[in-house]
Amino acid sequence: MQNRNISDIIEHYLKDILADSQQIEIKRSEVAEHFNCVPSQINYVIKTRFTIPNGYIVQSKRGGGGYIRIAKINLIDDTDILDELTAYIGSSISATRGFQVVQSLYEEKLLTQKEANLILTTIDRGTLAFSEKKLEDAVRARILINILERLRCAD
Amino acid sequence: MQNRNISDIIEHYLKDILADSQQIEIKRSEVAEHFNCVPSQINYVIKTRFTIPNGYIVQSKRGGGGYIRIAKINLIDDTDILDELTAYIGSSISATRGFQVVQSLYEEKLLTQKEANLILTTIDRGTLAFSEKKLEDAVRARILINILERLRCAD
DNA sequence: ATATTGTTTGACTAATATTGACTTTCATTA
DNA sequence: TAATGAAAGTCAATATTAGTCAAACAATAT
Repeated sequence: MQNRNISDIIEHYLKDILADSQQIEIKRSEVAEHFNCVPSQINYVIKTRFTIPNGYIVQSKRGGGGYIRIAKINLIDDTDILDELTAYIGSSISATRGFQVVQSLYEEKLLTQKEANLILTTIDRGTLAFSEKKLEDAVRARILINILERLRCAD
Repeated sequence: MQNRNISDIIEHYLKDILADSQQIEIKRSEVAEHFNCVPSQINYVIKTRFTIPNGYIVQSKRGGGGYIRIAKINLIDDTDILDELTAYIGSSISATRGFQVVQSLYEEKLLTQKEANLILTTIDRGTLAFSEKKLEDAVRARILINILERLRCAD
């Protein structure tokens, strides 16, 4: 899988560093400079690729000596991540974000690959196939919420 | 066997490449350009010739650096059960009958207990939670049909 | 011949990425 | 304390892809 745009490249750059450490602190302007892009591109990358369902928490500070800190979520037990994800989903969730939720469950080893793929199939746009996006997102949310509930009990 | 039309030609072009590699990534516009056709023709070729029953899975991304990825999958040997169940489900199925379908899959060892339970969760009445039973049964059917299709892929 | 099925085309839609002007926050200095 | 400057944040405009759908057209089957 190649990098095809700046956002992907920056994403991988940051995740490479995070592979070795629990968290990193960056200066937005420096990273932007390094990749020859506008600073707000860094915000875009973070907003789309370092979300809670992706397993990251981001904090930042403005002003002199400002920074952006990206930390991997390291949950003590599975209940926490299930709570986090349940809150994140709410009563409606898009296909893209739903995908991230399932991926997160896979990365946390709460689902095998096959289980993840099967669930992804059930919340796929083509599967649900509603004309109303509102309805589609609501059903997707209900399915995922109930899956999370199911995962709370062993087997 | 001759190539009679552009769709066949594009199909063979892609499958030739796939003979050497497990997956390919294309830019829709480039392939369209190469064969001097409209971009949506590529969608047509993919939709009609690179389906899961045909042994392919397709993913794509829009926007800058977008792509279409086609990957070969290994199909399971015996698809009779899947065919039968697909026919049985049709375009609408009740919760009770849906349960039976999933149970069959478990008994045929196409699903583990946990996988079966997860799927049962997604087609549960409480999960889908529609006021219209018609709609509920239709969505349940779509979910199960797509699950069956997914199960043709051994991974 | 006609009906059915498959193909081609293009206008419209949707998703994702990029950019930059403007805003907000915070530390430091006058 | 007020003013200044140095960060990061927000948001909307624009650009760059791919997807959808239905009408027109072509091929095949009845």
